[in-house]
Amino acid sequence: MPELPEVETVRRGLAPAMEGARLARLELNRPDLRFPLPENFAEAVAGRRIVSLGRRAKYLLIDLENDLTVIAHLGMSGSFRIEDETLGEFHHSRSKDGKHDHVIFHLEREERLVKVIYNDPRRFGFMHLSKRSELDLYPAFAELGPEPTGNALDADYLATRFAGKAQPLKSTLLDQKVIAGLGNIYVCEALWRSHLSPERAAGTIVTKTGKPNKELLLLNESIREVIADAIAAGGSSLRDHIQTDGSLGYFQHSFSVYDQEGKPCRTAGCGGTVARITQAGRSTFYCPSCQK
DNA sequence: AGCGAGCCCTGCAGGC
DNA sequence: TGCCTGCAGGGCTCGC
Repeated sequence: MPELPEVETVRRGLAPAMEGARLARLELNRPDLRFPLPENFAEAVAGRRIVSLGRRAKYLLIDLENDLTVIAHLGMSGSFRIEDETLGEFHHSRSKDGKHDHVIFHLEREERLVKVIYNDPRRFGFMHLSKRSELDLYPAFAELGPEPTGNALDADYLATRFAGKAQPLKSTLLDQKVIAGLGNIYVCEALWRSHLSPERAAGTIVTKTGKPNKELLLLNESIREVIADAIAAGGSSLRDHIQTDGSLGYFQHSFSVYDQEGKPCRTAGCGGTVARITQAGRSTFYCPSCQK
């Protein structure tokens, strides 16, 4: 599920339930996810009011009163769902018996009790605690690249990062230190929109003077657009994406190239066929006819 | 230093 | 029906 647009969708889905609520109790059903959960996690957060929900790259940030933030990463298979006891069981979770419900936030708002449940079959997700005032010191944030939203990302910056690089565009764009929040799907989609081969060396779209060439200008626009479009669409709709309101994910749009191996390329007039290759151990989907 | 490979873990789809 | 293999949105760590 979770690249930047999906995490942003989760944040927006959880915010109405969580912001302003009191975190009455944290229920931990195991001591670890990918990493051990924070020392005294439940004790540290219990009783605090939730000030706001934020996001950095693919990390969800739960800001609590008195300068404490829960940093949550959903890994590959993490999801949240909301159970509002006053509304009953309106959702149909895939995990019927609560299997893989690892962390449960018990919230109180006015007289209502609400549970926000973190489920993660593969346990590639993790949670850490940080003082809000020291978030920049969190190791993963220290070297994180700019967000591909708003105006934080620009082509001149990318040119400085790409210059002289022999590394393929695909793995360069997956590097969170270059751009924060892109994952396998949106890298494939952005390269397709840019008509750039995922195998092109990053350094080949920078001029001799270290400026972005036309291809890099287009790539920069494509990255920003593909992310903006995905956020607008409410995150992508993969098979097992569970909306935070508890409803099952749905399949409404498919991607242009991701998971489209063997299908006709959608570029107007191209006539090519989407191919799949492996780069750095992960699948890349692209059209060899129009991505050069 | 800058890469890619291996690995963490469970579930699911497809082939036989 | 079942067993096997391969693959999955990420990212840390370790080699070359």
